[in-house]
Amino acid sequence: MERDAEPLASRLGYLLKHAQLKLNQAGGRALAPFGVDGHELAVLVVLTTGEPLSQVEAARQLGVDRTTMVALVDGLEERGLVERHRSPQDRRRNIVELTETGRSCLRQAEQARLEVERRFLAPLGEAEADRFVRSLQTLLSAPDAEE
Amino acid sequence: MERDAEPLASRLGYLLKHAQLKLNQAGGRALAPFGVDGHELAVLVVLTTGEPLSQVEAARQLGVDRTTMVALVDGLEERGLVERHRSPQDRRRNIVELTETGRSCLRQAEQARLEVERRFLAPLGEAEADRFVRSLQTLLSAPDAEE
DNA sequence: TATTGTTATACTCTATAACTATA
DNA sequence: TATAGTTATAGAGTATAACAATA
Repeated sequence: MERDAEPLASRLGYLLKHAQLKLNQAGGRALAPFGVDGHELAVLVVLTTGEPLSQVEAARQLGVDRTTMVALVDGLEERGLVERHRSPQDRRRNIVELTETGRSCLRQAEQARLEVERRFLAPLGEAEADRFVRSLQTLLSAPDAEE
Repeated sequence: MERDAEPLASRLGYLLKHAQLKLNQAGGRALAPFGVDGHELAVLVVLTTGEPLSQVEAARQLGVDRTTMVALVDGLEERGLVERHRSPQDRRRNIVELTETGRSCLRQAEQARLEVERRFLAPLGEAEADRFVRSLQTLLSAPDAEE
């Protein structure tokens, strides 16, 4: 699917969409050997930072619905990367924890992701790449414009 | 759907995805009065820059499939924004052209889009916003990394 | 044979509604 | 009553395959 697209190169929506597409394609190729995609890798990350999390808590951190989290955890559990444990304190909650396989996968896949990002940003040079990432963080932390 | 997401703020994929989401939401609100969304507006734009285009040509410029373009043009035609004309030179091709209504819609919606982008980038300040957009263009024009 | 537009179909991603169990 | 997990379902959005008309 070729693109040609001169009149679109100045449109922010187009630029963001295709930047994301390009990064996702590179990320997909790089993560494939580890059997996870970027979304699943993000799940593993939030599960290992801080307190053990239930499915709803992990879902909230990732900004997805809890029903979406069910399918995500299903997939990760089938591949032996995570395990569900009923919380003894509140038997409604499923605490999701990484297995040793999951931790090993996380370490390797995270390294691959870092390398993909580094290569993706390489055309900017180091200083400009830093500035670019900080700009994205600034844009996301700004409150939504109303009116 | 709340987000919490400290450990994700350093991930480029997360940042790009949510920047795009945020811009799309603002864009959706701003374009709603004109009865088009960002994708349809992009179609109108490519149809009015340069030569009159057939459906495949417009599709190629936007990076979508020609079957996707059928549905897009269907919607725009139903609302009286574009018209299909069989090309006399090559009767397989549908030349798609804007109606007067379509041109008026395009003018107004493009102004709204510019305003949305300006407001979205405002937290960066003018110089940094320019740099940010140029960085995106640089990233997209770079060849895909292989290996 | 190849291309354009079209339709039917399928696939991915995600959300909503309703159910069960627990609190 | 409210919450966590689950299931079934539905809705975007987009692609693939097959077909008719045309080149």
